[in-house]
Amino acid sequence: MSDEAVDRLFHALADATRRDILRRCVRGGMSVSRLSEAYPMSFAAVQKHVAVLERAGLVTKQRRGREQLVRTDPDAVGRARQALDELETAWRGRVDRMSRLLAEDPEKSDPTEGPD
Amino acid sequence: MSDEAVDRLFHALADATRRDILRRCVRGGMSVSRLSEAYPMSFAAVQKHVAVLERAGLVTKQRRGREQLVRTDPDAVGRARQALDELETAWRGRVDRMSRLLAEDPEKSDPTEGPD
DNA sequence: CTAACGTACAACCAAATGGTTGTAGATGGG
DNA sequence: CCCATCTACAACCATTTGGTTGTACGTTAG
Repeated sequence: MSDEAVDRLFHALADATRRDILRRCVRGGMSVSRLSEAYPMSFAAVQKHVAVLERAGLVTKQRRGREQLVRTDPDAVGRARQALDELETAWRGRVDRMSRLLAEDPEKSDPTEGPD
Repeated sequence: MSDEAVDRLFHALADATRRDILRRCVRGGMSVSRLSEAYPMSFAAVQKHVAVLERAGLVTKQRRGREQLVRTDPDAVGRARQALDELETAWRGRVDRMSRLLAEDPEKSDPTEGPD
């Protein structure tokens, strides 16, 4: 997963309204206007939240007549969990050879020699 | 975990620089100025990123002389994972534990026989 | 003591975020 | 067809975010 994808994923999750939308849309069948009745904000504001979730890959939209049905992607949490796993794996794998990397300047980084 | 705590947690994770700081500080012993040498930005900017991570409970700081050593909280990822679990648990409660299972295996549409 | 280092923090700025209202385009019902 | 509904999107505004620079303060080295 790219850095930007992880950015979008965690950013989308970092808002209580959006997390609530995710919970409400697991069953699908929720139109955006129906959703917007649940929150103390305008239809357009909810539309924007849904757009953020969609760009993050957390929900999908499906047309039914003039309505747009929102559905939480069942694998959404799995992907977020994987992003956390990659974070954790990265640091565990790096731990033993970290000290050299830390001491170096990005400018004059020469992997063949280093403090030890 | 409160909504605000989850907000702070995911917001802190939604930035590539901050995720990199987490990776670099697992071993501890990194001063903020040492850290700031690794990024193309000012010391003050890195200081702010560390503050965001600290408010989210992802790192702790410890004084050593005039330095401030940053260390990633070993339980940090665990807490993020728990936040995801709570999200998912809320789904299950609302869904009556059916739709996700059905989506995976349309064949086993008998809930009395499903796993779990 | 003085100088250099590491940190803290304030002031400032551009861009993004989260909200609003208004307008316009599809779609379905009578 | 006409109208109400649902959606899309633009323009606008206040606040936050992510960066900068500058200044002040504590600590260590000489």
